[in-house]
Amino acid sequence: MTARGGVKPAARRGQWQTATDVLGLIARQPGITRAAAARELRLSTSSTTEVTARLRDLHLLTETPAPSQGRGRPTTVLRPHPRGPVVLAMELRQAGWRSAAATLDGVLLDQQSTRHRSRRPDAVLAAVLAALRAGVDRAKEQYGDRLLAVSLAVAGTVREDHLMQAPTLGWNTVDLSPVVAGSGLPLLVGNDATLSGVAEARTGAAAGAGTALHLIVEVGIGGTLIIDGSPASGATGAGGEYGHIPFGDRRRTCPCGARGCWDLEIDGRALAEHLHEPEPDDPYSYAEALLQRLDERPISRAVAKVTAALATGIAGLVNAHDPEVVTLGGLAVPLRAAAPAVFSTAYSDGLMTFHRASPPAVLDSTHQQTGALRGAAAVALDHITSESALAHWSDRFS
Amino acid sequence: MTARGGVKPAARRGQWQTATDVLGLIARQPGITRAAAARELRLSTSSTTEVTARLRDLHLLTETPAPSQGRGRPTTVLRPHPRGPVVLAMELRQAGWRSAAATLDGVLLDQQSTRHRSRRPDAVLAAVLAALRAGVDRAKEQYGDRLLAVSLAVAGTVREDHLMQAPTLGWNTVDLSPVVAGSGLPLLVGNDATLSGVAEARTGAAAGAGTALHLIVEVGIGGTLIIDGSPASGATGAGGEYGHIPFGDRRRTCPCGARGCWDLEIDGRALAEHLHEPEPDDPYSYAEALLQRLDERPISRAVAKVTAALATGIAGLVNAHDPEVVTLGGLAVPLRAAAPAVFSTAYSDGLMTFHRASPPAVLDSTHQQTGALRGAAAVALDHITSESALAHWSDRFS
DNA sequence: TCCATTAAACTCGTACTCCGAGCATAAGCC
DNA sequence: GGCTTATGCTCGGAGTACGAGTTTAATGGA
Repeated sequence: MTARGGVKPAARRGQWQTATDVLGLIARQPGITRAAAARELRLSTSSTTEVTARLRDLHLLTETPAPSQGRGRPTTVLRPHPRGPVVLAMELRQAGWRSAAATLDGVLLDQQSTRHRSRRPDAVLAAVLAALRAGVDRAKEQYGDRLLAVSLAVAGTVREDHLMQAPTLGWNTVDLSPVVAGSGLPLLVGNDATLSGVAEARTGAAAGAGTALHLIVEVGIGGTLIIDGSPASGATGAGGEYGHIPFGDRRRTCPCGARGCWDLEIDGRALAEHLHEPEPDDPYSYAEALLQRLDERPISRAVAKVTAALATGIAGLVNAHDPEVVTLGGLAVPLRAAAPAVFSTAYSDGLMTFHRASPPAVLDSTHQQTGALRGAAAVALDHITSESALAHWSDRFS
Repeated sequence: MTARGGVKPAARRGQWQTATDVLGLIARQPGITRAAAARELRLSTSSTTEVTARLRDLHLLTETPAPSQGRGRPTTVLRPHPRGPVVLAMELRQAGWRSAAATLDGVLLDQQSTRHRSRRPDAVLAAVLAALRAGVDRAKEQYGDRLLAVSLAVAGTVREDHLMQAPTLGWNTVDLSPVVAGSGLPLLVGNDATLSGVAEARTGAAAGAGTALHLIVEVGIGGTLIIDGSPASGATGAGGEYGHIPFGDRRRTCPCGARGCWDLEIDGRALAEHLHEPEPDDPYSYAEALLQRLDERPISRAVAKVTAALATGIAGLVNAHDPEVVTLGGLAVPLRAAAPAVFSTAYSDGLMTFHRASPPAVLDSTHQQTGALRGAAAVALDHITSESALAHWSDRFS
């Protein structure tokens, strides 16, 4: 190595570019063959030989014989190396938390899932953070120095490493960095809707789309605009709060502080209002329960109203962003399924006329529950396969 | 050169990366010195020597002595080469069209401006396209093979190389590619609001912002979300039609085909409605005229209502995208100036509470009328300084 | 069974770019 | 006129990708 003394290697430009490209391709298309990867990246066979040899020597890849596909010398499948790097993806939700390790191909290992004791997660947040930290410690024990990053998906508004909490308008911030305290690992934090959108864009229903819009209804509506596989997360990471644009009735104030939020028209709270019932404690399960009782007219009418509001808003966002495809997650899927005609009419009516000839497809998410975890893993893998991170990893072998 | 016979050189990866970076820097910071550019790009002095020599030899840059700044060997200012490449930026508006050539530093040369004879541009569109094409021919004559690309900013919805026209709901498409027919030049087409946003993000009020939101009010409202200097133009280039999201009254149908469009609440048409006047022929000049008569109470009240609708919508978009800064163009500037208190109150009230502590600054555009032209030039310069385009240019010297 | 065909991998020499180290240069400052 | 300072230039070397040519491991037909 050229680095001497305390001088850092300064990451020569473009040094690990091709390696990064190959590893990124493996995360997006697990099980891709070496020959197919070379075609995709337009690498010459000599470059392919060179880069795979290097990645093999660095314990990043292994090659296993690929099933033969006709004549010609058989190629190999590129797989993560058994002693290669690993990331830890975690997800913090209202109902509990989950975690999984992931290898360079994005495959989730050792999935674990725990429920909170309390329904009010803010009440037990300190305990949950401690539990997450214990999860990090376990993973560190299991994988040792193969573990290179921790990625956390949070159900809530996120700014940098902080969760923005609004216990009725205080908006205090909760620092999430204690999750990795002492481990020496980098922590990546993202909103769960944003990260599930990343998963859809990388390996799900929006795979291959240059611009994709992902929307997920749980309590309120969240989502993200994804451009070339990266979410538009804004200046502080709080981008994608589509629930808080004023698509709704201006007379109503949202807990977020703004008025007329779309949020208030979409979820269980909106259903309750249409049904003249009190605001539910847990709007998500409340809505889930109602969606089992669609044979009752008042319920199906309320669901239709909410579905129409959802579709109209989606159409507005399609006008604004012109995505190639829209993906739906959470309650948006059963809502649409409950009133497909209402949805498609409202969607079409909300589009600018020229979009109507070939409107962007609205697809159900393929990942659903695992989306946020997969997206968190994807972001962490991006992080550890960046050029500078690979240069750092390679120092171990010098 | 390694290319032999008809085989193309296949643009070796990373080959022109640093050259592209240097030229991009010169477009963003015209007049930057060689030493400052090297610092910015973290290039070693040897690399700097090498890359500047190469760019000089290829007629891309010249160096002129920089004014001395204290001790030390004086450096040079990097300037476009007098025989270097040039792009043609054009702008097609309701009122007329404009054009200018631009060198690698983005400086506009030979600005020309022509007014349409008719107020209804669709009536004379064929003639206008012919005039634009004549402009291309003139530029080609003047600059010869230095002219490498034509970039067209269009006041209207754009999909790929087509202008979407809605003469009362037909939405026929007008192919703009005849503008470069026969010239052999690539044509880049973009919406004017999008391109003026690019200009703000590159060299204007949003310079340096990672995520910026640009909004411009003329007839209706247009804009764009800009991430790292690139506009989120969507799948077909029609992204940024913020005027057609349903922030407004659902009972009103917009000429675009959707309902409740924000467009209808912002521009001269909205002012006319508040004043119980008939819909103006030319909402832009109508609004301009009213903004000169703010001492009349009904007018100032109408302006305040429109300003509030503008600010509320902006706040919603800030919630959604979390930009670092918002820039305003067109009538949005005098609208805000006419009722600054109304604007800031509505803006703040529309934000999610946690944004209110330090809301994104809302700034007037620095480029205003020249924004679209500058943005068009910037996009064209990106195109001709891409790695493959530089490889192609360098073939001239082999 | 053997051999032509095919697709892919490997080897070798080369081109390109960037870098570090060392040296040279042109200004200001005393 | 020398010292200081910031910058530019030269040189040798490293790293990566490529083209051309060769080798390899499969299929499929005679």
